[in-house]
Amino acid sequence: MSNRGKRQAATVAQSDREFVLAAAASLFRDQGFDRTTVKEIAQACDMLPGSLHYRYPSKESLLVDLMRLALEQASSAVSRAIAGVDDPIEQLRRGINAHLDLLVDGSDMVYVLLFEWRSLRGQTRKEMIELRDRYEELWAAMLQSLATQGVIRQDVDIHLLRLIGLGGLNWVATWFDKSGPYSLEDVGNFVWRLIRDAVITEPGR
Amino acid sequence: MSNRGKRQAATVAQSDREFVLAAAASLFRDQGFDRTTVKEIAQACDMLPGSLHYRYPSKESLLVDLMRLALEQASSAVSRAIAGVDDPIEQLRRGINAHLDLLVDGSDMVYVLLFEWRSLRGQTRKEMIELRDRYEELWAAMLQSLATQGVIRQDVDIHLLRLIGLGGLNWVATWFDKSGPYSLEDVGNFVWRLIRDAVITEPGR
DNA sequence: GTCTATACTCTGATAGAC
DNA sequence: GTCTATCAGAGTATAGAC
Repeated sequence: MSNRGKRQAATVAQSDREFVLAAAASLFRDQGFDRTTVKEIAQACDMLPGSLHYRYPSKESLLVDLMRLALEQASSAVSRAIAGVDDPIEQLRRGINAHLDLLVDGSDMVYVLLFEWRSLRGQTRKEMIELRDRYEELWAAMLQSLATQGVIRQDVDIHLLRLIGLGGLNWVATWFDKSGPYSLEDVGNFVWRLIRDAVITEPGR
Repeated sequence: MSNRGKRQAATVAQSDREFVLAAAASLFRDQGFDRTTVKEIAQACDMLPGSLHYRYPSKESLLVDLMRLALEQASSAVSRAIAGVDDPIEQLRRGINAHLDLLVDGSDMVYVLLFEWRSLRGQTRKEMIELRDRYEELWAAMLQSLATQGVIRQDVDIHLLRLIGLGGLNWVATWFDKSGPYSLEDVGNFVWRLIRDAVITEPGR
């Protein structure tokens, strides 16, 4: 692990963590959490199972840490995408495309966060759902802001709009095909246009 | 198994099949396919693992059969919901609510069909995706009919509309809470209104 | 068709040397 | 921190009696 250059200790540890989690995420996305063995994860990191155990006491604890990192990735990616954009409707478009890009193309971890929550049980699952909710709050805030500015029609339930909108986007990860007829941006823009045409208070566009 | 009344042989066999699959579907929905053991499935059917094996040579083959039945359930439920309805927009509303009701409340099998495809690999997964596609064709036909009748705006890609719409609906199963602020019909009607307002050629509604 | 009993495999986790 | 070696448990599937 430490043969990937020497930086400050904390940074190396951080990059090691990300390296392990990225390898695990790729496997989890491909095979699912349950059908992926700790042996495979270790192999993908050029380690042996015993060494992996030094970092994570259990397979589940690794998944939880992975999801934590995924949330950070998603939050910062969307925040970055909308930063500095004034037009609220353009902000929405960029947010949608950022979410989609990250989920389908950018980060296996975000995919795992959204699709592998069923592998956790009890308290751990609760924690993870809280993580997911925290990410969705970012969207809730964005939509709330649009509503406050009067951009979204008053009679639209922005809570449901967020749930349904993100659902439609998340599901894209189950069917999207790079070699298919649509680009990822086609899909994102379609969703954006759908929402725009349905709830925005400017029909004369 | 056969202590549930005697009807015609074929009917009994059929009802046995459905009984076993329903029990398995409930477990799969709750725990996931991988974390459910054949022992548990057998127990839920008042059998022992060996007996279950008489019906299905492997756990995977049971899942495949389950998905096959799920497709039939979904197709016939939606067909029934829209049968005899003339107004195409009302047809859409009923179809949406039927899909939602079946997925969230009605049939564990449909849930499993939609969420447990990742448990299958290789050829089996392909077959199952074909099943899912066949169900979606029902929706494709409905939307195509709306487009042909001129109810849907010409510039709307009905292929994407179907994928995004069903995605939004499917995802509901991951967050819907019976004791939450929305009824299932609230959610279905919201999606319907969203689509109606975005793509239907009668803004003066 | 269902039961009993079991074979065989794999897995997550551990212990302890280096 | 990483390695070697290994354990205890669980899981699917099978064989064969009834």
